Amino acid sequence: MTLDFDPIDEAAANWRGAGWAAVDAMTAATSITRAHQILSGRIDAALAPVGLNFSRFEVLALLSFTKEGELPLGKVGDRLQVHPASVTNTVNRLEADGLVARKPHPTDRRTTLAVLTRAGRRRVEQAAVALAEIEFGVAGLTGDGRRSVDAAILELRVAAGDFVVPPSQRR
Amino acid sequence: MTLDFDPIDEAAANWRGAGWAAVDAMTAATSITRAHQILSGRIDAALAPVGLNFSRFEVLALLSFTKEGELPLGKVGDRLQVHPASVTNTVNRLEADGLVARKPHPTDRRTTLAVLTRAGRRRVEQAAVALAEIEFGVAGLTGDGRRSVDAAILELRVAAGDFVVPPSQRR
DNA sequence: TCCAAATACTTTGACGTCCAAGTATTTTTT
DNA sequence: AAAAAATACTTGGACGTCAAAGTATTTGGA
Repeated sequence: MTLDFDPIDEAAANWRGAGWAAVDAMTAATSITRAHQILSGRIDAALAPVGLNFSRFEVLALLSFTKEGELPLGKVGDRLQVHPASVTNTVNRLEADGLVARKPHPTDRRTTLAVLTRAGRRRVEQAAVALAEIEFGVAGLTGDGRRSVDAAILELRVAAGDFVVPPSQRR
Repeated sequence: MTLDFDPIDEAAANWRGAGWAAVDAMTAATSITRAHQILSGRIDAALAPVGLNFSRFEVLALLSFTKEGELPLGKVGDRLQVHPASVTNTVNRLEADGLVARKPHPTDRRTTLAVLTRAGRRRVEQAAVALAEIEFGVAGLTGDGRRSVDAAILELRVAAGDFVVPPSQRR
């Protein structure tokens, strides 16, 4: 059921017709929403055969980059910008699948560490290959397109307070 | 808990360090994912006081653009690119809130029409104002940024087969 | 005409996300 | 040193999304 017109263009025309404001903001927001929908569909499809979804993959990847392959759950949430409850849920699933284990923090008993298991490390490698094969779902975006998306979204992320650019390295 | 470094840059460095492929594709995908997260948070926050979320708003807006304020559920799904089950669910909620009514199709008894109620029309106007006020969450994106995002994502959408560009109007 | 295939929607179930509240354990105040 | 506040995680509940299966109806051949 492929449309023969651009639904976002169509929406913009409708908004203008209704006299609604901020049409260009609307199209940008809708574009990003749709892009996300496309990417997440492709990514989850690529990860399914490996037995992961994107959130679980992200946690494994993050752990795999640490020296010891472990991190407090709170840090995981901070880095991946997801709600603590989602971390709990994701780690539960990874633990059930034997890809991660929970371990008490050596000095702070409030804290729980997620530790990558041997199986988890193998799995994340497979997943990285699978994702590289589909170019993370962005096949269709040229090099220029990727760079301009990155640059534009960087503005948005900074404006949203995702992180503070140290004065020394403003671009 | 604002970070003092760009988590996406950091991730890219880690990926390179691990020898994983398609790093630029990864950053583009991650940027888009994060942008979506930011937008949808802002948008849902702006719509909550109006008693809507984005999906429900989209359905109301779509109906409001039609001549009669009604559309078969299937068309709604096609236009908004969402699963039929999600349409059913969304319309259930809108119906419970009195913003939309279901009506049988005059000639095809398989089909159900969603009809905008008077309250629904009022509501969607309020929501449009609320969204314009926050610029659909893209505050932080300049005009250039918005245009380059739109253009880049257009490539992606076309490549994904969202719609077919008629030969007459290729850009 | 009749039956198989397609279409339209709903239902059920597996997941995922977030918020709010609850428990346990530090850390900070006073 | 005791009380108050902050931190870290888990639980339970409200929603949302999609896939798969089920029901009803229409369409398209044989």
